[in-house]
Amino acid sequence: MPRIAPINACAGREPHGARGVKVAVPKPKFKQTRDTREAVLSAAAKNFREKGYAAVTLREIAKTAGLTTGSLYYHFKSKEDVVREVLDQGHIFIRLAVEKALADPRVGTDDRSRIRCAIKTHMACLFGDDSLSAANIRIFSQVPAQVKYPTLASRHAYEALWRSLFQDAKASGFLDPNLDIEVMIPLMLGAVNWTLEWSGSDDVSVDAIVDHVVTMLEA
Amino acid sequence: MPRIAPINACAGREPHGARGVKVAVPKPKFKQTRDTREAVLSAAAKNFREKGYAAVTLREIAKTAGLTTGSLYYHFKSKEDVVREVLDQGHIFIRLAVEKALADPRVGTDDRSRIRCAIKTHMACLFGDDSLSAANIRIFSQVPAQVKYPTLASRHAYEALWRSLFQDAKASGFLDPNLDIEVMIPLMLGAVNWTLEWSGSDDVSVDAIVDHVVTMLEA
DNA sequence: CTTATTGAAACGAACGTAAGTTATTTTCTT
DNA sequence: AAGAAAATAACTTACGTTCGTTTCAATAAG
Repeated sequence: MPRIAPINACAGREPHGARGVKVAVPKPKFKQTRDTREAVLSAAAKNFREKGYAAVTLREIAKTAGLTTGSLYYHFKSKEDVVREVLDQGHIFIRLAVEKALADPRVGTDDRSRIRCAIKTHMACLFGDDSLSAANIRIFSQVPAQVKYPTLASRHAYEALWRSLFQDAKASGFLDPNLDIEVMIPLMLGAVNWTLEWSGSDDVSVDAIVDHVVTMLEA
Repeated sequence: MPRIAPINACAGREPHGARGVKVAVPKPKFKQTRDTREAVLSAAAKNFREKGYAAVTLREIAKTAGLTTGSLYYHFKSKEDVVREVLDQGHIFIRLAVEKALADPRVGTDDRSRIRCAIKTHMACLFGDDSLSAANIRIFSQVPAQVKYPTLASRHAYEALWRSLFQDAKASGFLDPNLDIEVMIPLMLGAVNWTLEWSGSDDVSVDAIVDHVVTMLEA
């Protein structure tokens, strides 16, 4: 697993639900239906990212989030309901992160810089403190069909973002004009996403990975 | 999911347990302990490949293989025992396939041809009739630690094979000498392995994928 | 008091697993 | 060569556990 990049890579970003530890100093009860919900989602994402979908029990999620299974059912009506929201939030988060990063004026206007920025931001989401994005990438294919279907729209929007990037890069000659964008994009994203499966080898930094991917893309 | 390549890609290969369909026209009972074992492994691999590890039940495996759960326990002593053998066979199979393909005299001696052959054979295993290799790649990270540990030796042997290929290619200038082989190999294999997660888009052939990967690797 | 939130307990279903039984094949004895 | 004995292969049934889920009483806030 690669070292976690110093977040704020490329264009500044803070993790989605940047809530602190929930040690409860006095007893900040109530009016926290929002916080509890997010704590559950974060706990679920953390577990899903590590173990996959089916292997994670609601008892584990509840325990990680600091409540009991019964309480969890006050906020969500089923396990499917939990994973549905993890999937939604995770993918929307990563797409918005990349869009925002690309919109940052500090990013160069050349295709190499823009693609590098997008890849780096994508990876920063995967290895950031929040597990939502990583969980989405990791468990998408393990999830019941009725859960993954509604999220396809968001995925298509994300693919469109990359398609636009790659089309520009192809026009400018940064990418080999003989190669098919519809093949290159999933291959490239696959290479990046598969880093989630790397084990051991902590000595490869996210930056090094990004560099290698960009160089390999370059014509 | 890419189209299944016309098997026998690169160097000839037949799927591991090439047993026919088990429709049972008369009633071919008994006399098949070896066949049953392999049928169970094949059924397990098929299910694991599609659904992951934890989501597959022994009842499903037994049903796919055409026997009952109790009978399954005559051949294997636990679910872990089943997945252990799927993992073992799957990975050994893919490594031997690539080694054999590279040893074929019809493969060119230049680094481009050899790397292309290795990638194509790897992918042919992933999308071949037998699911053992695909299951291995897909569920490795979902499996209990005590199962995945003993298989690491085989994985290292496979990595060594690729390291050797890439070192030669780097020496001859086919690969960019500035890039780190220890990063490129997992990235490349990740890109290839992730094709298992592709859904829809049947219109991309394995050959096209191999071509794109090779071209991207080329300096 | 009312509403929102939690925790304890328990439900039925499905899980991995095991034991015991039946059916087929092989081996051994004569 | 025939038939009994042993071994093999598969099925039936069910145990104990754990899962997702539900119920409901207890507690805290407005």
